[in-house]
Amino acid sequence: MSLSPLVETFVLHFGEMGGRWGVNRTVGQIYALLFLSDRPMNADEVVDALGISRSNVSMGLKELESWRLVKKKHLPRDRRDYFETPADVWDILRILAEERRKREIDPTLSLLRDVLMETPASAQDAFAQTRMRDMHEMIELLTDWAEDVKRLSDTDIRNLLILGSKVVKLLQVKSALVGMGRAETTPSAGA
Amino acid sequence: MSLSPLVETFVLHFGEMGGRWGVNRTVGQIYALLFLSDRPMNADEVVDALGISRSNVSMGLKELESWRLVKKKHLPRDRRDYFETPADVWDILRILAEERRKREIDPTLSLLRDVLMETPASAQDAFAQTRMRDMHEMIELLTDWAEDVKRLSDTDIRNLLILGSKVVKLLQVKSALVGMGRAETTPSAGA
DNA sequence: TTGTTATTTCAGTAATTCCTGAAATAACGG
DNA sequence: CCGTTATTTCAGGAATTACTGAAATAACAA
Repeated sequence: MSLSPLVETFVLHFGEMGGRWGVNRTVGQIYALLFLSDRPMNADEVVDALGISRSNVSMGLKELESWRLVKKKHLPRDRRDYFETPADVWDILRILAEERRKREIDPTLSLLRDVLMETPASAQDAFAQTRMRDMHEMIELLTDWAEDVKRLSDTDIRNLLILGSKVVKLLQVKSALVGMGRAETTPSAGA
Repeated sequence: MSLSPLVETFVLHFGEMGGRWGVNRTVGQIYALLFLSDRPMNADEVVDALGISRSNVSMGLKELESWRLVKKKHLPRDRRDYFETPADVWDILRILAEERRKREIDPTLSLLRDVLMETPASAQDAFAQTRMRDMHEMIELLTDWAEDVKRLSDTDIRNLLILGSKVVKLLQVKSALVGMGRAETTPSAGA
């Protein structure tokens, strides 16, 4: 691995963290490397930089493409594939949120919906269903919210975050909300 | 596994998902089982319900305790340990957010801070640092926001979510914000 | 075509993670 | 104390996941 110490530190860290984030070490490293690079890289350059096999790089890049965290790019007069990460960190966040939702949340939501349709066969089952109903309601609120926020511009998302829980105070000044749709209709119960 | 079909479906699903969420199958199953149970369970009951070894249950429960997703509870005239999950799904969300932050985010934030202190040794390094700076800024905004929101009541969090991106419209009606601190001072740049 | 370069696939192995049974420890009650 | 019950630890094996090199495929240029 012939990387500057600065880049190497970050790459190794992402490798370690990869495990906790649901990808393997090399996938984490490849992503980190491309993220820090000021130009697209081809597979052989990744091999050189990380000291892993060509085939492993191929598989890693494929996985990162399936996450949409890495995109192919072609350079003129060079028929090799080059790879780069989205430039805007807020885009990366949007992509990550979408993909994780698709893989980790949606299947659960769908299962919850199915199971909540069934008639409980016992008091135990009835209780289990109330728990699942709570979970389902919460997840739906969260994913709908995320869907909503995803459409905002970078600047608007930042403002939303900076405002943070202060919004609640606004909420309580109900007058300010008159005529603003959903929020005004049910400021307490919801769903 | 002698569970009602309803519970079994959910338990098996959580087992499968466990992998994607960073815990192993049995840990996912144990959690799901306790989550759906209308009373605390002891380790042997979990063994019976899931058909896994006593030692595995012991380790699984320990891991879930370390995540604060499961708590010991003692029943009168019974010296065995019983286990239960927090009752309120919003509490569960808070706990999950905190723990994931501690394990997955904070180490990265800390590394980013360190690396951003260093003097870049090349143009490459300088570029890498701008990328890391972007990432650092975004993560900090997100975690500060989460910290802020965590303190809200269930109802307030729900309202916040239901309001969603509509807050942005409020933001743009600057007059409504006069005298509300940070949000009013820098409605665009931030950090 | 044919040769060359780029990429992917995949079977086998290496590495890691998971799970178990057995033994050790702990926490009582008598 | 001693016996009993509850829980944890841990070495070894089972199962899974990651990685590699070699072979297959693809994508060109001549």
